[in-house]
Amino acid sequence: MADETTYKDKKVITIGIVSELTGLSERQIRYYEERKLIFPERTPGGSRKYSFADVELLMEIANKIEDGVQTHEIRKEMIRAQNNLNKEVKRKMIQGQLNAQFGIRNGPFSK
Amino acid sequence: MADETTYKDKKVITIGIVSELTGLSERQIRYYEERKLIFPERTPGGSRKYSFADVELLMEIANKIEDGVQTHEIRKEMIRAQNNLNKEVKRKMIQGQLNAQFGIRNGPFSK
DNA sequence: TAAATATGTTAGATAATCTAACGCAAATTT
DNA sequence: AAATTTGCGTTAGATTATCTAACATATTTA
Repeated sequence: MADETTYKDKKVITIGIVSELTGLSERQIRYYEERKLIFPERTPGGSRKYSFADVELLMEIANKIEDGVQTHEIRKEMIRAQNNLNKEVKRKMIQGQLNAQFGIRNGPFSK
Repeated sequence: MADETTYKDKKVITIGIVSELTGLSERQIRYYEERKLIFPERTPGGSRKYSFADVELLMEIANKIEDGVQTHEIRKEMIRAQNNLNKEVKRKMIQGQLNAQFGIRNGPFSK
C-alpha cells in the first residue's frame, strides 16, 4: 500500500506518441521541459519517457498558452499549487502525530 | 459513455519499454505475436505499440511458459476465455431485449 | 525420427529521437 | 523606442530504437 504508482504515473510513453496524444509538436514539448513545466524520465540511451499524467498536464499547459499565459507564469502557478499540496500534507501529518499521541478527535484548536 | 478507453487499454508503449516492464526479450515479445497471443498496434512507420493491458497479458503468458505450457495451448485457452465472455455478452443482450419488450424480471425460464 | 517449439544472434535497413544552432515575429521589459 | 525575452519552426548530423529476415540450436512433441 506504499507503492501507489498507478498506470497514470508510469513514465513509459515516448515523445512521438505524446505529440500524437496532445496535438503538440515535439519542439513544443521539449520547450516546455526547458521552461521547467514538465519532467520526463530518460531511457539509458537518452530518449524521453512520459506518463499519462504528463500528457494531461501538457494539455492543460497548451490551454493556458492559448489563453496567452506565459510559461513563466504557468510555472509560478504550478509552484504555488505544489506548495499548497505540501501544506496540506504537513497539516495532515501533524494531525496524525497528535492523533497517535493523544487520540484527539476534535478539540477546541482543531480546524 | 460509449468510449470507455481507459489508460490501461491505450496502445502507447514501445517494445523496448515493454521489454523492461516484463523482463521478456524483444525477441520473445515478437514471437508471442507471431503465435497470435498478442496484438500490438503500429505507428505509421511500423513500430509496435502496446498497452498496459498487453503488458499484463505478457506477464501471464510468461508465467505459463515457465510452467511448460506451449504457446499453442495458451492460445486455445485464450480463445476459450474469449468465447465464454462472448456468451456472457450475448446472454445479457438477449436478457436486455426481453426486458425492453416485456419488462421481464425473473420468470420460470430465466437463469 | 521428422517436425514443431522457443528462443539467441546477426545483419542491414528504416524510423525515432537527440542536441545544438539559426531565424523570426510577437510580446514584454527596460 | 530600443533591447530583451518568448515561443516556437526548421535544419543538420549524430545516435538510439525498432524492423524484418535469416540462420542456428537445444528441447519437445507428433
